[in-house]
This record gives sequence, C-alpha cells and structure tokens, in this order.
Amino acid sequence: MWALDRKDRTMASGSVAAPTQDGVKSPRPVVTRFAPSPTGYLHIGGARTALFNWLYARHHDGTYLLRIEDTDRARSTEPAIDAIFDGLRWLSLEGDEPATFQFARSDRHAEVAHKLIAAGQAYRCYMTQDELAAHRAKAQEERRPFRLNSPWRDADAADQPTDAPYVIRIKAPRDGETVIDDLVQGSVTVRNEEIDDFVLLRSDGTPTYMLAVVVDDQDMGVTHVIRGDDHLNNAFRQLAIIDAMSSIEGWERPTYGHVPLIHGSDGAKLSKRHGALGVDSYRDDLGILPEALFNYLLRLGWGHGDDEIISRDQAVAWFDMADVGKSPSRFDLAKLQNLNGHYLREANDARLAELVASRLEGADRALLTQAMPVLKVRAKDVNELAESAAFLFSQRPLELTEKAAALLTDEARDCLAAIHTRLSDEADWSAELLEAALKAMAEELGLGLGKLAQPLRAALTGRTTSPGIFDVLVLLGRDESLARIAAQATAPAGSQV
RNA sequence: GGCCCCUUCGUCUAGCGGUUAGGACGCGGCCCUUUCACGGCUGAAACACGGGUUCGAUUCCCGUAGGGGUCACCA
Repeated sequence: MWALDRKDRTMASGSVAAPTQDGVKSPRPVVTRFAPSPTGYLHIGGARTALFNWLYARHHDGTYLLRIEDTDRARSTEPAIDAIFDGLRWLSLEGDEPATFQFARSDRHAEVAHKLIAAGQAYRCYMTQDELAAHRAKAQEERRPFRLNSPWRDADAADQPTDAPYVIRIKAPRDGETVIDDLVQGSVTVRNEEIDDFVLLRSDGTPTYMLAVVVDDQDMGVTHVIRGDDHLNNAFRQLAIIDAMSSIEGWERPTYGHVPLIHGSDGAKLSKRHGALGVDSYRDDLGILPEALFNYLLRLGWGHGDDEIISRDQAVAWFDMADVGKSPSRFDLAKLQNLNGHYLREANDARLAELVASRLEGADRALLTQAMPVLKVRAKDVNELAESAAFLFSQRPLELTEKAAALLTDEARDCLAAIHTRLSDEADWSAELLEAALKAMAEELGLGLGKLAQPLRAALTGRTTSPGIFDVLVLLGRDESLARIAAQATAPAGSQV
C-alpha cells in the first residue's frame, strides 16, 4: 500500500522553502497530480491535463504524481487502466512515483468521514432516495432552485434510528462566501448557500468522489491541483471538506488551476465525432508522433509569444500557469498534422523505418532507413510515410494508379524504351551520373526533363508522385529499375523482363 | 432554470491605455522545381454588441447577446 502524508514528503524532499524559477519563495515543494478515472482510454483532454501537471511540476522542480480514480467499481476496467498508462508512457508523462489506486484507500476515506462526524462537521442522513426525489420534484414544480435541507443535519443523536441505512453528509457552511484564487481563472467567489450538504460516504459505506479526491490529494501531499475547469464548481465543495479537516488534522488548502476544456471543431463539447479519440488512436490510426502531440497540446490553451515549435526542455523552462488562457479552445487536426510533418522531418531515420515497417508487410528495415531522408520530407504522418514507401517493395508487374496509367502513352513508352537502352549502358548507378545521363538525353531529344521523368516515375513507382526520380532509381537499384522500365516500355530492345 | 466561467482573423494564439492589431495552421497567388512535398515571398482574413471611465480604449468597469461548465449515494 502506498501512501505518504505531507509531513513525510516534506521531510523527504528536504526543503521547506524551495525557490522557484521565478525567484519567488514557495512555501513547500510543488506536488502536482494527474488523476484520471479508468472508464475509457486516455483522451486528448486528459492528456493535456497530464501535460500541464507534468510541466508545472518540472518547471518548479516539484513532483508529478499519478492517481487512478477507480472508486466506481462498475465502470472501472483493467484494460482502461492499461490504456491510460500506455498513453502516458507514449507521451513520456509517467508519474515520478508508482501510481496510487484510489479504491485501495477507501478505509482512510471512511476514517475521515467519521472524524468529521465526531467533530460535528458531518452527519448521518437517513433520508431515502425517494424522499430526496420528492423534494427535488417539488422544488422543480415551484420553480425554485433545489437546496437540500436535511432534517438530520441538526438532529439529536438520540433520535437517530439504529438500524436504518444512512449516508454521511458534510455540514456545509451556510453563511458567507468562499473565494478561490485560481491560477488560471483568477479570483472566483461563490456564496456558501450555493453549496449543499453533499454525500461523503454512501449508504454502503463507500466514499464518493468528492471525499476521496480531497483525502488522497491531502495524503499525497498535493500542493497544486491542476485539472479541467469542469471541476471548478466542485472545488468549492471540496474546500468545505478541507476547511472542516483543517482543525482536525491540520489540512491546508491546495492551490487550484482550472484549465478550460478542449472543444470539438464545431465548438461543442469534444466528442468522438471530432477527435476525442484515445491518444493510442492518434498514434496507431493517424500516425502521429508523440513529440508532435506534445507540442500541439502544449500550444492549445497556452502560448509563449510567437513561439510555435517548442521542445520539451524549452517547454519546461517557459511553462507557467499564468500563461494558460481562460477560454476554451477548439481541437484542430490540420494543425496537429502540420506539426507532425515538422517532427517527422526531424525524426531519426531508423526510428521512422521501424514505425513504417510495422505497417508495411515484409518491408526491409535497412532499405526503409536508407529511403527515409527523401520520404519523410513529403509526409505529414506515418501512414503517408508507409504509403509512400510501398513502391520500394512492390512486385512486378506494378499496379498503376489511374493517373500513372494515363501518363504512359505510346509516346511515353517509346521514351521509356530509349531510357532503358541508355541506362543499360550505365555501369555506375549513382544519382549524380543518372541525373547527368538523363539530362543529356533530354537535351538531345529537345525535351524538358519532365517529359522523361514523369513516365519514368510511373514505370518505377506506379504513381505520379514520389521522391526525386534519381533517388528512386538508386533506391530501387540497377536491376529492379531496369526491369520496371522494361516492363512498361513498348520495344524494350535487348531487355529481359 | 440557479450558480460559475469565457468572448482578438475560419482555428490556435500575441497583445497587458496610444501598434499599419503580430505570429502559426488552413486558404489564394508567385518563386524554386523532374512529380509531390519542403522552403522563400506574398494576398485575403479578427478585437461580438451597447454603454461608461479616460485626452485616448482591443486593453479597465457595467450591461446585452452568444458560447461553455456545473447542479447525483458518477467521476
């Protein structure tokens, strides 16, 4: 079982006042956390939340932790947990310590709930679901906001039934207001009367999310809670617990940073329809590189002047919550792909060859690596890369695309025959010499190089687009090149098809 | 509906009282060129609206409109 309390962590970290890079003294070392619930894959919004937590911790020389919020036993699954870890690993956003599993800590959650009762800050509520529903319906009917007002809040202990089921509710403050100084949203105020006596412990004794989060954050020593702003309202509820526990166990309020959500291209909440895929889909289906997704997500909601291409190290140095925008942003696949193209061009050839090989049956890695420099400059994702590499491994007779077939007119085939004859004499099969030979030939025939290159490209690759034709010739090698040319030429004199 | 948050080109954003409102993606044009990309140059494209405050508002304040989030014994 893994749990640390803040005192231990502070001592372990060895410093109480760590200077940040901003030169400001921070009271205690920064500890952030990413706390997904394992009900599905790691989606794009979660990935960005993880990223911001990771960056904030790194920037402040702090610690970045992971917690799996699996208190909902019905919806939490093992595959989902694996998918989340897999996604985080791919993005290199794994936690600094082994992840905490929330469900395993339910005893401690219950303990806190009971301490709250003992201190008069929470109470057993025996209202039934039906009673609650009736209250709610009545409120709706009278068109007034529903506010729970449990008769058990101030009931005498002696009046309580001994064998009826009950939930434990927080005794939320009813007067005054609560203010949060949010790193992103600024100062946000809510009147305490808006906060109801929400449930801490269900009637079956299990903790609710609201209780579990604050207990775990506290025990894990989390100092900065950075999450989606769909939790902003929850923060006020959670503060009610934290404040109540301050006099019992000396809890302190964390600093909050509520990041606006990512929307789909149509402005509506991100759904599967517009790219709310798991990060594994970006990797496997869209052929995105992790560094591209990292950069894209970084720039979605955060900016640093005119900078667009930002490395991990640079991001750590520059990142600050103050620069996170307050408005939601829309997901733009085209921009991600553009960024991906950039990182593809920068990526190591052997690495890309490996990625392509897994999508291309029987592809030779050495040849792929050799071809990569001329292939990667014209692709924007790994799928395109694989597609553009396919010609290297196709078998004769080549399948021609419609455009390539249209290119191979009788005239063009005559040209190919001539080219075949000419290149057959070429002993040194290098790009330089091949270029010289074909250019000389084009000049002799009074043609533009394109007149020779396009039919040649069609014969060699079966397509109308490819890397430079001399590179293609070299990659394919003398024998294969001549054979492919001969196969498309009309009168391949002296050739063996 | 109550509460909370948001609003600069189509999109991501810079701007933090005085700017020809900048960059990037995407889109158009030109150049480079054996195709496609890359690259370079270039064009169109934005301060939601209405009041204030101020000598002066994209910037500060208040409304309006629009958008989003949240209101469970889900997380």
